[in-house]
Amino acid sequence: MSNIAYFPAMPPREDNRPGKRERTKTANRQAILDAARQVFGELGYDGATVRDIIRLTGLASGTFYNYYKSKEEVFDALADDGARRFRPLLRVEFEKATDFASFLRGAMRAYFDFLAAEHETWRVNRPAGEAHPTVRSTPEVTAVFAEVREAFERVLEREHAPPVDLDYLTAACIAVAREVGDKMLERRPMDTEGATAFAVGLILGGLPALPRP
Amino acid sequence: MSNIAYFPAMPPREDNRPGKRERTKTANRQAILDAARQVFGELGYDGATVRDIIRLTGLASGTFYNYYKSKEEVFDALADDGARRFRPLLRVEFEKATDFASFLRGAMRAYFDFLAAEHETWRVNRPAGEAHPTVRSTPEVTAVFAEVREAFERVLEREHAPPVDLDYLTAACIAVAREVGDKMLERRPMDTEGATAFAVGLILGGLPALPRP
DNA sequence: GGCGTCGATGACGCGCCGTCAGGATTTGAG
DNA sequence: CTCAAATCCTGACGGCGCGTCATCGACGCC
Repeated sequence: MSNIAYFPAMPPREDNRPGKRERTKTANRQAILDAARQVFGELGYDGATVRDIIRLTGLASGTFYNYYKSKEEVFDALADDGARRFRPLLRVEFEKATDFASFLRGAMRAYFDFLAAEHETWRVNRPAGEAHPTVRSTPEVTAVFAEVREAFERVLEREHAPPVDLDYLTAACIAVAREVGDKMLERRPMDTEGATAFAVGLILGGLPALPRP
Repeated sequence: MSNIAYFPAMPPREDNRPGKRERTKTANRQAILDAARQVFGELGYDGATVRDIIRLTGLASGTFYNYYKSKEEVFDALADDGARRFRPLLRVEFEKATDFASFLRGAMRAYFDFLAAEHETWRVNRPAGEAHPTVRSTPEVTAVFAEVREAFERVLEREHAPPVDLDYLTAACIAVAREVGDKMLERRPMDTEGATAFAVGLILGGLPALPRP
């Protein structure tokens, strides 16, 4: 029943793990994020309630608010988490790329693969008619957008491409990635290859036809 | 102060206007929509409350629920309204169009002009950080999407263009229109012409480069 | 073992939600 | 004009989720 007999009092830690305070803190934070992911998955963003998340963690309601101020803040934390995991993948593609075409292809493929993988985790059971939780503009997400823009800028400049409206181009590429990615997720079998070919073809073909500012 | 003296009792209606019941009904419905537009504009979708809308109409809370079941339903009604007004414009462009290029150009221009015009009505004062109310998939909005798809299909077929993945193409075009439109709204002066040139250039240029299924 | 601090707890007050019984107004028939 | 039926407006009400805060238990440190 108890190992107190064998380890009288609390055995001293010899490793340098952080103290219990610190550990329960990260555990709680993680528990909340996990619960939130599940609740948002099952109930959708609008349908979800802070109380639903709290219930699933088993914590007291007050504890939740020690970590996040609101439902939005947890959701943003989840989005941030996704962006934070995607960012390095994007960076790798930038390093690998030799020109705009190869960067775009690599980035698109990376995004669609990422999306397909996340998809398993996320869409537990979306209620009918409810839109996806909109990706909000969290710091990390904004950073990814900015990074795409900067990568575009550098790579286009590097190959002495004629100037384009970078803001529009970035917006358009992200938009295409998002929507085509979305449609891709609905198809069986899921074809990241096909989606990549489509998106890359469209943008690469369109690039020379863009108006020059 | 009163014309009762001149029209003793209530003067009989000779026209065929609908009865008073019917009139207050449409008036109430309109009042709710107007109030909702303003409240969503000022507080954002998340921040808005059914009570806020009700307050602004001066009606009793119960009355609201005679017309709409929830905040979402009013919002959807507003979206539907927009879609319903945009649909004929789209149709006109379809009629006018001689080929895919001219249809796309016409439709894009129509959309950006529409957006710029609506913008005045909508964005009264968006709270910082809040995303646009996501355009949800109301029946009318869905119908517009379907209409775009069908127009694409017909016009491409008419000119014996090689086959493409229509779903992806439609999704991509709408995505580009949305995002570029969004960026356009943030610029001063607002340049619907430039936005149109960009979006049309991208898609028209990309079209021949698309993978053939 | 004793003490100061940190954070977990959950009851509480608040405001919004959606409902419903009652009442006011309109309608149509006589 | 009168009256009853139909309509639908009204606002008070129970319920619930929200965010707070006084309290207390557990951890870290000596």
